[in-house]
Amino acid sequence: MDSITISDIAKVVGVSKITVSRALNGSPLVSEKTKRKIIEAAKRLNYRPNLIAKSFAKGKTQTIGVIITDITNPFFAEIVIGIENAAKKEGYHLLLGISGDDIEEEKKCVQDLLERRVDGILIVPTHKKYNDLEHIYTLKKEKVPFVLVSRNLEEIDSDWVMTDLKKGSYKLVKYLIKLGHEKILFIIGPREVTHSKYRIQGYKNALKEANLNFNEDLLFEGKLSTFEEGYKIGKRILSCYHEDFDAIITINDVTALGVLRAAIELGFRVPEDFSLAGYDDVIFASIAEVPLTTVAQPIREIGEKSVKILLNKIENKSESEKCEHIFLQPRLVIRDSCKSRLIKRKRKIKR
Amino acid sequence: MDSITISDIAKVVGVSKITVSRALNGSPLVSEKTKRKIIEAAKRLNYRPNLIAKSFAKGKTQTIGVIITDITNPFFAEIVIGIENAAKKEGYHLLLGISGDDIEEEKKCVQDLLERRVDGILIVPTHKKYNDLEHIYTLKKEKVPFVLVSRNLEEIDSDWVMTDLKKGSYKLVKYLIKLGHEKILFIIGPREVTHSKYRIQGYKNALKEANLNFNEDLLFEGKLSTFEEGYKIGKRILSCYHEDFDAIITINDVTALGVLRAAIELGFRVPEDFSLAGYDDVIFASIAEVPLTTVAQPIREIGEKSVKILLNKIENKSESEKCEHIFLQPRLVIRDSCKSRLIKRKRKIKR
DNA sequence: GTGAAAGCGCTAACAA
DNA sequence: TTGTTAGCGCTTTCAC
Repeated sequence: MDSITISDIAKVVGVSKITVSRALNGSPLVSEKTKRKIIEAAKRLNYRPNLIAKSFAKGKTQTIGVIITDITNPFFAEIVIGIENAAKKEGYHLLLGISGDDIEEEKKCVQDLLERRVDGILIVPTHKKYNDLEHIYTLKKEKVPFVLVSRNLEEIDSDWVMTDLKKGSYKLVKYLIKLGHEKILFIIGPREVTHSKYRIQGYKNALKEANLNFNEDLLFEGKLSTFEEGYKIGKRILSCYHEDFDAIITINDVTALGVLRAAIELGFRVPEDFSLAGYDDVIFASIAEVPLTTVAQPIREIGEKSVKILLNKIENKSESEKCEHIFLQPRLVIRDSCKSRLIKRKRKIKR
Repeated sequence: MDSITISDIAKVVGVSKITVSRALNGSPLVSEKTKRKIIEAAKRLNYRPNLIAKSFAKGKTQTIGVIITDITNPFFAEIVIGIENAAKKEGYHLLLGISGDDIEEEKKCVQDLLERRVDGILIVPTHKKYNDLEHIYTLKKEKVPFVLVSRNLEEIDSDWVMTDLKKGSYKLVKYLIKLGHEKILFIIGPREVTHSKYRIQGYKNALKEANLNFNEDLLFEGKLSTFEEGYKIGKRILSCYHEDFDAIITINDVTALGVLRAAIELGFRVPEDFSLAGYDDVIFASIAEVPLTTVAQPIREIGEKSVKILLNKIENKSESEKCEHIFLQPRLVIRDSCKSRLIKRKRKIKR
């Protein structure tokens, strides 16, 4: 029942604990001969190192905490894979926290990860209207290495890695305008959040460039960015909203897919009745009932870069305080969900 | 830099460490007054318990390890959510391992989780042709509590929670037969694996019941069960395979979605050219280019049940050795990807 | 190249 | 109700 420790090995081989420790950790301070004997004995006794004890003794866990909003979104699932791969390569484990895009949950996650003494934290911040950022301030103050992933924060200078959302939205909207759209409805997240702001900026920039007016009423704030939320908002817009619009773009693909589902259920045809576009280029975007035009993010790269920066901070704490801000490049992916409106037709609301 | 410990609090309040420990853990052995003082001091000093130290001292981590095959598959993402929720309710954390359906990776995950001293393990076993099961034997031998999730193993008696796959496949195939299909191609996983075997049994049972012959050639073994694998196999089948068939069913939805993509790219129409069905009822199945007929699994329930059984084993180790085998019920979900062949038509291969 | 002693932060067991 | 002592399994420091 009780498991084998280095003491047991030490006894068997006839050396001290520390020699066993050194041998098992590949220290050069042990003769080849004793090292061989120790390793052999460890194998024979079925020794299994106790990482808890090790972490405790060293004050380091070789673990990075990762807080994402929603593992059910393939975008974040991919992010996790990217992070995991990059971390594993450097000998780090992951501890995963899921905030559900809820700031209180996020705080709990941070608290939890700190209690579990992770060496650093990667976090997709959920920063809502009535939020506070005390947990992030805590991280800064206590010099816990952390990097924001795929979103950033205005209030706090910190390292982050994300795609250039402004540019992504700009490209997409520009494309839609080229197709002849003028009234582009935008389902975003909370207005106060940078990842909404950037998108809105890109959206506005594209409008302005085309001498089109920006209409506040075309902006819809979703609380979450899930399929279900997209579905709900889609239903609402398509059945109750009576302003005219000829395209809907969304904060991400799963939301767009939710809108698509709502549209289909209500008997709308995409892109005939209106164009629809997402963001992320999640795998299921391509096989949707109407393959989705979207903006691709370099997902793996986001994960890898974040890990690189984080580990750099973890491993040379002394270094410069300067924060890294990485914008990766988005790419417009054109599929079937947007259609030219150059031959103007009036959208027909049925029901 | 150095963090606050219970010793610091003890000093400040003027009590012993153990009293602090007791107060912070809500022990009734501390007077309300000192408890209040201690808690107040802890807050003031910004005390953050060190869970590593605690785990080390107690020999218990309050953590369960979860090994799944692929977090990118929404089915497993949901499983994880279900497990996480159930575990959290009981005060347990998760440590996630991803095997990629590779037996060597799975072994590494187990080894890793054991080294990190999880209190128990939930595992979606990947048991391939040339596999060995020594890591599972190890768990049994060392009496590490573990439960198999959504799959089981013939070779080893252990606890498991899964849906009745035989029944699921049976229902689906029966439905297809009712639609007039006779040549149903089946993309499964490795033949030796129980979760393939069960499905094949269900498939055969339905055929037999309808006095239809079972044709070995209609069975295709996929190495993985991913979208990409489905796409690859789909391409191969649809472009090179010249036996006749009128339906394709698959081991899960993402594979089916991969086949669907291949079909569309090659210019086939589903369900006009052939019927297609998946398994799992993943959210994206419903919004696929052709909404997928599939078999729903009670995903959350699988997660919850698994956790319940595992925690039961963790918390009363002494109890009976008898293993629990839970079959949950599948449900046929009919959508658009399957079509009646009662008016017989010949499949047309274009290319 | 090897080892002895001490300590990481906490809790269990026993004592008062 | 509170405290003392010892120890969890490992590494660090310093000495040999």
